[in-house]
Amino acid sequence: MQEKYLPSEIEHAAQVQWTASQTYRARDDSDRPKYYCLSMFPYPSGRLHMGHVRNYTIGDVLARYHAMRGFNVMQPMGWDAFGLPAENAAIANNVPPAAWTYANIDHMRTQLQALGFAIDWSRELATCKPDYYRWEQWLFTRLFEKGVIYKKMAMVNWDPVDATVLANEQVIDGRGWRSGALVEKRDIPMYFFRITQYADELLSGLDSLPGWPERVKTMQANWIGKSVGVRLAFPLEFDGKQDKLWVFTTRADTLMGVTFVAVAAEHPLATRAARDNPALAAFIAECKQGSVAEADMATMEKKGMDTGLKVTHPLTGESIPVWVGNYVLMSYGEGAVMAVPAHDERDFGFAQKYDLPIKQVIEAGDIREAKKAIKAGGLTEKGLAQCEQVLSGSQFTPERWQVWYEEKNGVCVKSGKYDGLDYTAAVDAIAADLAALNLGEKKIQFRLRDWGISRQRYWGCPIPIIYCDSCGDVPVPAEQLPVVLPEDVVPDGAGNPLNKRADFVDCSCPKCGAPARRETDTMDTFVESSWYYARYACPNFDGGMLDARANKWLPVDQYIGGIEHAILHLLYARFFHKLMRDEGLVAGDEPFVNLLTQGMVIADTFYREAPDGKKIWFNPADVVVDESGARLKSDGQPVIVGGTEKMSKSKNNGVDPQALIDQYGADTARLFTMFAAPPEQSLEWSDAGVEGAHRFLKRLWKMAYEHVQGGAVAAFAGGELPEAAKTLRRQLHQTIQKVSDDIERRKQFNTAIAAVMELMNALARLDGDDATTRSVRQEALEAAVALLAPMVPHISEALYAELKPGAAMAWPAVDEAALVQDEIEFMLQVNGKLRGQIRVAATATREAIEAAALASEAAQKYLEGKPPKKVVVVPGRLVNIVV
RNA sequence: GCCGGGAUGGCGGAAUCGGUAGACGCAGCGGAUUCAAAAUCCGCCGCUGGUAACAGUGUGGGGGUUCGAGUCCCCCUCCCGGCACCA
Repeated sequence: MQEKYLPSEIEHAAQVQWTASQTYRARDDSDRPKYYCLSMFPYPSGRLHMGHVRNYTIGDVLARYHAMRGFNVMQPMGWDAFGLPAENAAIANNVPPAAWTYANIDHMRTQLQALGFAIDWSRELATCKPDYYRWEQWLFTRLFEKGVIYKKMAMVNWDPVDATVLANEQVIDGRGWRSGALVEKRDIPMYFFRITQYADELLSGLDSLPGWPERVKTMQANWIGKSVGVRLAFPLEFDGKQDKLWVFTTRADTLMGVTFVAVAAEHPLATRAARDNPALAAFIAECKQGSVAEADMATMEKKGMDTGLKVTHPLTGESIPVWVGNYVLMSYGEGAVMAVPAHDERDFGFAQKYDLPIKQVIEAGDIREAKKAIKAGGLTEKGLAQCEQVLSGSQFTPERWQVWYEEKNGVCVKSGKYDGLDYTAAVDAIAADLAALNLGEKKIQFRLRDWGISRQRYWGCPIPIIYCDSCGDVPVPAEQLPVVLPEDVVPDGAGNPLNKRADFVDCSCPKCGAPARRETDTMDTFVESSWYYARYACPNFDGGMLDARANKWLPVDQYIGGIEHAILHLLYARFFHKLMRDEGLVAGDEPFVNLLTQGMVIADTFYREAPDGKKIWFNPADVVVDESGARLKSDGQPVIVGGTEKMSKSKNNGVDPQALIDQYGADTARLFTMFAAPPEQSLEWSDAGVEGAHRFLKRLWKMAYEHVQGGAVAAFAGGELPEAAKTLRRQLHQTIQKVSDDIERRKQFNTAIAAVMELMNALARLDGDDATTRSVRQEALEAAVALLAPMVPHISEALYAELKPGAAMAWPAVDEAALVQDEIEFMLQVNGKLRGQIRVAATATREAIEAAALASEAAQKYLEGKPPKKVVVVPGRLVNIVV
C-alpha cells in the first residue's frame, strides 16, 4: 500500500477500471429493483460550474448508495443543447452555434468523467441532434392535428433597431441589450400548447406527490392559480350597437361598490375608443412601450386614462366610466376588471390618483361584533373601551382603508337587497341574479396561461410546419421528419438567419405539391427538456419517440435540480408526461416520484460600466478583493462589486471547479461540496474550507495505512470487549444508523459526513495493539470507508481493496447488540434552565428518574427544602423541575 | 408588485417530533516536533464579568403560547429565487 494519498493516481485508476468493466451500465434486463436517479441535464455553456458539481454529486451520492444497497441503478447524462447563449457566443466569436456547442459538450463530458460520477454514458443524448428532436417534431405534428397545439397572436418584446424579438433577459431597463433602442410590445403569430386544458389535473396531481418538497408544490399551485369567481358583463352601447364588456372577479360580493371599470391597453374597446381620441391613442401607445415581463408590468407606476365611454352597471343600471389602465393584464381573465376602490388595494390607489369615487359596501366583522356587543349592553368598562376603539375606525376614510379592503369576514352593507349577506351568500345571490339577466355566471378561472413555444431564433428545434398558399398551415408528414436545422449558420443578432436560407425555407406543400415556405421559428428550449428523462430509457430507438423500456424505467425515482426550476421546467415536464400518456407512450401520470431541489450556489459579482451604460461582468477568479476594494487582476483597475447572486453565465460569476480538481482531486471537490451546506440550502461559495476536506481524506488514508501495516486481521465478530472498544463500537453502529438515515430519508449529506468525521476522531483516540482492539479497528475502518463511498468513491474503493482485498464493498449493517447502553445521562433543568446532569440506569422507571433528579445536589440547591411545583420528565433526555 | 424561501459564533454550518444552542469543519490563538519552514500532532476558542469556581447573556428586530422556543403563532426588517422569450 502507498503511504501517501495520491488522488490523481487512484482516481485515474478507478475511472479506467469503471469504464473497462462498464460498472455503471444500467441493465434493461435485470430483475433487481430499479432505481432511476436523474439530475437535471446541463446546458453546455463551456465549462462546468460549481452548481453542476453540486447537482451531480448529490445525484451520484444517491445513485451509489442505492447501488450499494442492491438496486439496478440508472444514472444517465445528456445535454440541453439548444439555446440563446450559443447564439450570443456565435455573435461574439463568429463561430456557428453548432460547432461551439459540440466543442463545449466534449469539454464538459471530460470534466464530468474526471469527477467520477457513476453515469451510464451509453445513454448520453444531446437535444440539438436530429435523432432526438425528430421525435419532438413528430409529437408536435400529432398534437397540432389533435388541436392540443394551436396558433394565435401573442405579445413579444420588439427591438425596432435590430428588427428582432428580444428575450426578457435581453431587455435591460426597457431597452434592447445590443441596440439600446426603446423596446416595444408587438403582436406576432405563435404556436401554443393548450396547457390550460390540463390545469385541473396539473393541480390535483400535486397531491399524489408526497416525495416533492411542500414549497415546490405550493409554488406550482399558486402558479396554476385556480380561482372560483364570477364572469359578468357590463352592457354598453357603441357606434349605435349594443355590446357587452366582460370582466372576471373573485369578489362579486362587492359588485354594488363598483365605481369604474378598467381595460387593458390592448383591449378592443380601448382600441375603438382611441379612434377619435388622439390623447387616448397616445396613452395607449405609451402603454405599449417597455417589456412584456410581468415583473416590469407589476412594478411600474399605475397609470390610466378615461376613455369617455360609459357602461351600464348590470344590477343597478348606473352609468359607469371605462378607463384604460396600464396595470390590467390582457392575458388574464377578460383583459378587463371591475374596480371597487373601497375593497381592493390597487383599485384604491388608482381611485386616489385620479380622484374617482370610493364606495364602501362591506362592513368589517370586528366592527359588526362591536356594534352588536354595545347594543346588547352589560359590557365591562374594559370591554366597552375595546368596542369603542374598534368603532373609532368604523368611518371609512382613505387613511383607514386597509381595514376595509383586508376584511375577509365582512358582510354586505349599502348593497340593497344583499345587505347583511356574508361573502359566500352574497356571491351566490349576485351570481344568480346576473344569470337571470343573462349577464353573468359563476366561473373557474386559472392564472395559468397557454404555453407559447414559438421563438424567432435560429438555434432551436425547427417547428415542423409548412405554409402553402392554398392549403394553409400544413404539418410536416412523419416520413419527411426530421426537419433538419442547418448547422453551418452564424447568426448576427438581427433577426432569425434561417429567413435568409433559401435551402431551408423553400419547399413544396406536402398536400398539393405546390411551392411552399417552411416555418423558420424554432421551439422554446423548454420543450426539449420536458421529455428527455423518458428518452434516456431508450436513447437509441429509431422506430419512434419511446419504446417499452420507458415503462420499465419510469417514473424517475429521484430527480435532482436547482430550485430555480421549481415552477416552469417542472410544470412543463409534468404536462408533457400527461401528453405522452394520452398518446399511449408512457403509462403513469407523473414523471418524478421524488424531487430534491438543491439550493443555488451563489457568488460575488463584479462589473464595470461601459460608456454606453452596459455592464461588463468579470469572473470572481479574475478579481482580487482587499481593503482598498475590488480590482481586476489583469489591469489592476477597480471594478464595482455587484452583490452575491446565483452563479450564472449572464453575471459571469461562476467558479471553475477545474482548479479544485486539479489541485486536490475529485474526491476532495465532491466531499467539500457535500459538506459545506445541506443540499436544499443555498451555498455561498468560498475557497476556504476545501483544505479541511482534503486534510480529512489524508487523515483517513493515513489511519488505514498504519492499520494495514500492522498485518492482516479479521473484523470484530463478537464477544466481550474492554470499555473503550465497546464505546467505540457503539459509536460505530450509531454512525452506520445515522449515515444510512441521513442519505436515504433526510438526504442531508453534510451531517452524514460530520458523523463519520466524529467516528474517525474517536477511532484515532482508541489505543491498543492487541488482537481484539485491532479487530474492532478493522471493523470501524471497513465501515467508515464504505459509508463514505457514495461521497468519495475513488479513495473508498482504493482503501477498501487494501483493508479487505478481493471483497466487494457493501453497505455496512447495523449490529443492534452494539447499540445497547447501560446508563443514560439526563439533563437536569430548574425552571427551564440547565443546572446539572444525572446518570440513571437505562431501565430506570419514571419515578426512579424523578427521585434521582430531586435528590441531586443541583436540585437541592434551588429547591431550598421546599417541594417542587411540578416535575417534567422527558424520557431519555431531561428532567425539568419547576420551583 | 405578486408567489416561494432564508437569517444561528470571525466564517460554512449542527441541533431530525417543542427538550443540553453552537456537533463537524474553516479561520484564529497557544504548545509539541523541526536548524528553520511546510506538513503533522495536542490544547483553547459565542459574548460580558470573574484568577477561577461560576454567574449573567445569547439563534435578524418586536410581541405571544409553553414547565421549556433557534424550532410553534402574530407583526416588522433585510437577503435570495421565480414571475411565463436565460437555462
